[in-house]
Amino acid sequence: MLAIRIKIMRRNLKKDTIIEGHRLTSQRRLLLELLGEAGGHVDAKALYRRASARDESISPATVYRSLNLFKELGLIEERRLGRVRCYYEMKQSPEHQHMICQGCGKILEFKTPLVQELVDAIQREHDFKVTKAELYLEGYCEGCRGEADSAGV
Amino acid sequence: MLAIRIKIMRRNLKKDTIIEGHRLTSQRRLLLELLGEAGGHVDAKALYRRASARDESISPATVYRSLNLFKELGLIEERRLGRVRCYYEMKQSPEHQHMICQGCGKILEFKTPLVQELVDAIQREHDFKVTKAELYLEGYCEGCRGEADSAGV
DNA sequence: TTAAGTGCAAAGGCTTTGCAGCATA
DNA sequence: TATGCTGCAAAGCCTTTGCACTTAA
Repeated sequence: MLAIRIKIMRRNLKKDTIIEGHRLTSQRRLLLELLGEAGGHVDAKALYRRASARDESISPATVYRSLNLFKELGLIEERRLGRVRCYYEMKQSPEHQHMICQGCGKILEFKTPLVQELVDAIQREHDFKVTKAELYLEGYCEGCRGEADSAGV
Repeated sequence: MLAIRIKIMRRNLKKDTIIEGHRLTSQRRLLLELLGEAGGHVDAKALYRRASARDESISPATVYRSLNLFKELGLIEERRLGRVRCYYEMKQSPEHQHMICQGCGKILEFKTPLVQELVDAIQREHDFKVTKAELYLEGYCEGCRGEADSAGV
């Protein structure tokens, strides 16, 4: 393809603060903003699409590189839910777990002290120091239960 | 590449039993055997390597197709542990969970009635019918704890 | 000036698919 | 014979990497 490519390098970095020694570029700020808005459960692809909507010139490479950086810095959490995809979410509410509805694909969050209890028990029983606990439930939500029952799943 | 390709089609199927309407070929039998021997925690790549060791001619496509078939038939369980990889294991011990040591990468299995308790509680509290519960812990095992402590993780 | 960050394109993995040939029922 | 299964090769995704250029410190 021999097309004339016009590169628009726009980086209106108003206050170019720094994240722990790394530069906060406009792309990174945008991505963090989107991650915040999304409130969790965005995968890299979706994030790239949303970012493109606001900044045409952003590239997938930047999205992936940024996600890896944010992970390293502990700003976001990488979750592997359901099928193959990775989801990312801002680290804010540290103690919630996930349920996925097999009917509608909805992701529900919930909290329960039982997970901590469970972790404590495991640590006592096995000599294992737990640094991360993830509980993942699959099933059918209120709306989809009828479906599942009638389908005989 | 213009090479003369010699295909060795060997299918010494002694008793060619059938799995729910599907043929039990030598390849499938080999894969099931390997899955059984592995006792869980094999990914497709590892399975392919091991299968190749016993049957040079087996192809990755067959491994993937077989894994999908076994999944459909409910013979194996697909698990997404730690990073990106999928692990497969025979369905035998239905109620165990996984811990991964961040130090040595070892995968530990454990059982606890607390998971069931937790599922029951969730089902009561939220109107959600749980069909699958997976608990995934990360941390450091006995041997790697010192490491982690001194590294200040 | 130097190091970091970016976009682009290409390369890398892993997985799926199309196809023709073989095998089992 | 008809259907299913296989190997091979190619294609498809998603993700990473190399490169040259830009930007901020």
